[in-house]
Parts: sequence; C-alpha cells; structure tokens
Amino acid sequence: MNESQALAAFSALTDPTRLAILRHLVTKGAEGASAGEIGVAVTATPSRAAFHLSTLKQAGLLTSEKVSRNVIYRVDFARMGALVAYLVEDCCAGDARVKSCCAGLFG
Amino acid sequence: MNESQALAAFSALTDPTRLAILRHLVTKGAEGASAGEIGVAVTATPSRAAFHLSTLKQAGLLTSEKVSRNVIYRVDFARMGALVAYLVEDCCAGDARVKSCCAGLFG
DNA sequence: TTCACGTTTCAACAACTCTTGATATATTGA
DNA sequence: TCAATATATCAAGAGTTGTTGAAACGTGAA
Repeated sequence: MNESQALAAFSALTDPTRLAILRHLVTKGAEGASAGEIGVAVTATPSRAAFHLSTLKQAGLLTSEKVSRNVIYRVDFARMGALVAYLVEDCCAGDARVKSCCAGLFG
Repeated sequence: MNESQALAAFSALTDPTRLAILRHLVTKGAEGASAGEIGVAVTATPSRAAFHLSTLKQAGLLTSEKVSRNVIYRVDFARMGALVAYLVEDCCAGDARVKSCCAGLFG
C-alpha cells in the first residue's frame, strides 16, 4: 500500500454510513451482500447506498461482482489488513508505544 | 475510542500534509517539535501548519504545550494505538483475515 | 517601552463532498 | 413482448475543507 492508496482508504472511512456498510460486510465475510440488502441494512436510499459503495470500492476496500440482477459486494480483507499495517508501520514508523496499545489483539 | 472520535481521527489522516506532520512527530517521540519547526519540516506556511496542527489536535491525535514563545506538539501515542485497535476490533469485528495480514508486526 | 519573533485567527475563494430526486441501464419473469 | 426489479448515474443544492495573505495576539529581549 502506498500513500495515495492509504489516503483514499482513510477518506473512505470518514463517513458513518460507510463505516456501517463496512461493519455489515465484515460480518457477511466471503458471502458478501447485495447493494440492495446493504442499503436496507444501513437505512440508505438506493442512490445513497450506490454512492457510498462506489466510494468504498474506489478506495479498494470492497470488491464487487455482478450476479444476475444483483451486485454482490465484499470486504477486501487483505486490503483492510494492509491499511492497518500502513497505519502502524508508515504513519507511526512502527513505534513501540503505538504497538503496545494494541498488541493484545494479535497472537 | 467511540465512533465519532474514530471518524475525526480518520478525517485527520486524509491529508498528505497532516500525514507528513504525523510522521515527523512520531520520529520526535516525547521530545515533540514546535509549530514553526514542523512547518519547515513539511514545507508549509505558518498559517497552513497551524490549520493542520489544529485539525490533528482536535482529532485527539496530538497534544500541545506552550513553552515560552513556542508551542510544542507531540503525538498522542496511546490515541494512535487506540485508533489501530478501533480499526481492527470495531470496523473489522476483529476478523481473523484482517489480523493475519498484520500479525507479523506485533510480538 | 519598543521591537522582533512565534503562533494563531480571520476573510475570501476555489474545490470537494453528501444528499436528494429523477432518470437511465440491465436483467428477470410473466 | 411487456412490466417489474436491481443498480447506477446525473444535476442541483447545501455544507464542508484547504489555501492564501493579512492581521492580531502573546512572549521575550533590548
């Protein structure tokens, strides 16, 4: 992940609707969810859902696949992990004080 | 860290000048740096540096302390760590696929 | 006091973001 | 074919963000 990818990813995380979409999709895992279902889950109109899904996808955080009438969105888990790594390694230079705050989450 | 704090933090990370400030201050550690020195380091005019420093501070990512004529800024390392934890735990529900991408960073 | 220094604040402006409602495109089933 | 469904796109509007240069504020030194 380079800086402009990270900037796009952080920008994508600055909206509560998009955070809600991300949370919903994380729980769906590899199954993913259709645009319509996501819109209902986060109480967004179709065009609003499409706008935010497009933003998340542009940022590389989601993938999409057309399945008959529907478009299935999924979290790109590797990209999310890479973003966490970028935040720790590049933004914080792997600082031990930062790591110590969240080392407990990792095995 | 709650959602609105996380949103503010992510917003603060969406600008290359602010990322540069953060990187500079991380390397300075507990010593920190003055607003003027930071402005020079990231090639920003005084008012531009003040604007971005204020944004980062409002987001909780920096602390500031007035020392005679200068204002010393420092990274809030605990807050940065909490942001990483929020990203992994709250945004990604602690998903194993995300963790596995960056588990190597932690010991 | 007077001056210079470091920093912040302000107003103006351009650029961007989000929302809304309407419309367009594609796909399926009757 | 026609109608219904799922999604994306568009234009317009309100609100927000980042930049600039000027001005103001506090502090320390002469």
